Amino acid sequence: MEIAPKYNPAEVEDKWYAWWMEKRFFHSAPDDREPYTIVIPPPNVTGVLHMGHMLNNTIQDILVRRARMLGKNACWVPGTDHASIATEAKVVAKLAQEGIKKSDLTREEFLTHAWDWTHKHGGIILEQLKKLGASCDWERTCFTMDEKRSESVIKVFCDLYNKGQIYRGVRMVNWDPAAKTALSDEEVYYKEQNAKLYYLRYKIVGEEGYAVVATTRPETILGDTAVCINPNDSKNAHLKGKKVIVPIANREVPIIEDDYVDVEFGTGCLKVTPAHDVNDYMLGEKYNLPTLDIFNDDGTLNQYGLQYEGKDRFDVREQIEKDLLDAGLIEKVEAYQNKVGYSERTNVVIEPKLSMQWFLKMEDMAKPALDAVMNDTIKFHPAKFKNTYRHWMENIKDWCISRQLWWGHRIPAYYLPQGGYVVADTIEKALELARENGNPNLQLSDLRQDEDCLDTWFSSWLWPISVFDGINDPDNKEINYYYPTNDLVTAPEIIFFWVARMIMAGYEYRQEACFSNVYFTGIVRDKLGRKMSKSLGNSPDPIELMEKYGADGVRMGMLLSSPAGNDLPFDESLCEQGRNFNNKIWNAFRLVKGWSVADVAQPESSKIAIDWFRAKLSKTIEDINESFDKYRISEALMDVYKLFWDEFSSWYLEIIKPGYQQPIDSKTYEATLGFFDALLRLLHPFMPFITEELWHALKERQEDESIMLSEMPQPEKITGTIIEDIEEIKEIVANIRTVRLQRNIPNKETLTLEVLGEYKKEYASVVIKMTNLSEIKEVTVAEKTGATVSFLVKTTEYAIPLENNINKEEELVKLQEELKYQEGFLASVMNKLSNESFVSKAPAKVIEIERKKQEDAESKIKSLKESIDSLMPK
RNA sequence: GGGCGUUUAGCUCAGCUGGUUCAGAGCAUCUGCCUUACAAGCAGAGGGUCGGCGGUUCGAAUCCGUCAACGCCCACCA
Repeated sequence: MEIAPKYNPAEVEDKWYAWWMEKRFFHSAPDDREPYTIVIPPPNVTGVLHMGHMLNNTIQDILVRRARMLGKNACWVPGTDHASIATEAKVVAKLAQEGIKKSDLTREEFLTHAWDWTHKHGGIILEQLKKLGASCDWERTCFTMDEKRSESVIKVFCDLYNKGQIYRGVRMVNWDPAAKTALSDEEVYYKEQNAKLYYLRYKIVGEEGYAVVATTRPETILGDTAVCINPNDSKNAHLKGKKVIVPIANREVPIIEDDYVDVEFGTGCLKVTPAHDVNDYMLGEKYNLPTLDIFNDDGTLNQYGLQYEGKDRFDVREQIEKDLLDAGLIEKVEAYQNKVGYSERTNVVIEPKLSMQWFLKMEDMAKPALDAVMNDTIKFHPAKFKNTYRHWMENIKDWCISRQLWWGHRIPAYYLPQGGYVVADTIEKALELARENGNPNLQLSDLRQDEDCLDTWFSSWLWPISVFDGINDPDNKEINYYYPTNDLVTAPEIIFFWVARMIMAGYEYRQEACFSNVYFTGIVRDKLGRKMSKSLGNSPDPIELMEKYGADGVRMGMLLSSPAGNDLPFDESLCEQGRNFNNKIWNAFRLVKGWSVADVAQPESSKIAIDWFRAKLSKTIEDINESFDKYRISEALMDVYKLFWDEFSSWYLEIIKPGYQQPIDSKTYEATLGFFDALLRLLHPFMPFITEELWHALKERQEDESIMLSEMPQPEKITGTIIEDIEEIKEIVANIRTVRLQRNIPNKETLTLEVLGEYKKEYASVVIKMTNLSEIKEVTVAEKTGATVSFLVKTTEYAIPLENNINKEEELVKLQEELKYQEGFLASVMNKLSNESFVSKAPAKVIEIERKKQEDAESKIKSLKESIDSLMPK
């Protein structure tokens, strides 16, 4: 059989994925097995695959594939998120390119465009996930705005409203005057600015003099409804109980007192504009101040702007500065640096604006959700995120769930012509409700549905339940079987938005945790430590990467340096390492499959190698299992990587490898195939494609047999000390190789090894094979050949006679250096042992160890001295 | 400004409840090799006062204090 010397992923990946799909191996249905469930963090429906998805979904796939091989009924539910803000922004931008303004469209027209867009671009990302090898149950693909999910959202809204958990309230939002919409906090970025701080004079009513306030926004004085001082501020004490006159507006406003005011800032006198500043709004609430909104939606001034009505806020700022100056009402103007919020979408300055919003009470829901994480019912990996979580949950504020958008679940609240509203999941039910509540003559057309839609997270928080239709049909077979899910893999950035809220929903609607473990991935960064982003253009295209290195190679690259929760400085060279590993596996396979098998005697060294590798394999499986238990997935990969590359390829295969064109004995061959099979199965969750390919090439398989359905190898009980013994043998081999390298002795030339002292002669055949020795001689000091290079392993001295190739002086110097080191080491051990307090206070075990060190050092020193003597000129 | 976290080899990181798994791994580097599975490779080697200082202890990378640098989250001071 001719096998290419390099692995070509392109040839095998699509083939196997198609085969897995065809055989429906990813599909799960409830049965008697233990379920293992993961719901995908739904990517934005119109998104494209980026490196963060790669990392996240690689990890999920590893967990799912492993669970499947451990005999569980593994179910990974895929889907997408309607991502109201992001998608709506994209649709608006696309329409703008076509010369269509959103404001010219009706809601229905706009939604038609949005659905078109969704159907065109939606699902691209899911197709991309298939390239990665994601073993999702595609028959279960969900969308947060599909019928069942939408129904669930509306049902939950009504339920919570009826429970009194949802209410309407006024809230200060980030208003984008260019887009004429509210923005979430996440869509606002802050920029340092060189601004001015204006000191303005407010005439005190009924007496001479002024109260001087400092402000960066003089145009907002038109909305002032109070001036506030700190009650403990002696320098402003004379203002207590007075009134002042707002310049230009010529309105009287009270002086109020609150310790919110910083005595040290400016004059210690704060103008209060409840409609245009968050903190002022709080003061307004507290002291029952009127609110005067002076702006139109586009950032120009309204009728409260008096003579400035219709002008832009920034023009007014300049004009008002002049006018105040003319009126002698500016005390001074200072240069001032502050941070100003800008819209991420339109890059205009955000205007804080009051508006009516819907809120969900958080207090009752937060309690069980906090406890679940604190008592490890839900475990966070890494656990450090428990702190962050607790801090947020303990200071949680009510959740503003309304958004001024069209793309999303429209709020099922219906306003009545005479004021008031009713909440119901359909307009018909709303009408019924309204009629019952004293409006018997209302018609459908009288009801006006709320224009806003719900925050995207208000649908995603139900995801682990809604994908199994557990909201609409809470006792169905699927939800009862698959819920609670097992693991969630997500980014720490959305711990509040999503994770915390899913936990709350889980307790609210299923009375139990929605998952047992949360694995937080890091942020994928570039080599310079910058977050990967489209705007920086520093994110490689995952599809291109997979074409270049193979999906298995990229999967491995993603994992290589990403312990849970740590950021991942991504570098293409990691994928290269992954690809190289694929190639290594490929070539090991080439070697093994290239052997001809014959009925020849099994060499002693092969017998040893098999015993040893069996033990080593078991030991490593234990390590891997332990790593997985702790969700240290990259560590598990590193374990299996080293097992394959170092232990299996460099040691095991080298020991059993027959001479050139020699056949291998069947016993060894069979054992080797068995090991290879086990290694492939261990590797499968990490590299699904190459392992399936080689697993089939390794031997005849049944028609429907797949490595993804095979059993994960489990450790056997290890007895004896063969692992440690072979470590010692490896050290001897390495030493001999070093001697060859340093003395330029070709491998073909055989050497003799002399041993002084104890050595494990049962493994001699391995040493001979690996270093091409002609013999190993046990000798006494007297018998030792004069001209040798020697080295120590443990307490035993090994010597290689090299008549001509020896420099006695050099050898002497080397030995003397070693002797010096050993004597120093012994001295430090003795020092410890002669310390009264150490001997009396340290545990017996520790003292025992020190004694052993002493013994070993003494023995080494003795043998070193003998060697030195033998080299000394007589 | 409030809270949390990090600092160990050139890079990315392991090192649990203080003591042989204690100074480790992978990559990178250096040296020698196209040795018939693999140069996308083989063999070997070098490299760290465990951020600084102080303390507790027989014993500290590990515990405590303090300083420094960096990072994250939250709030956004007129």
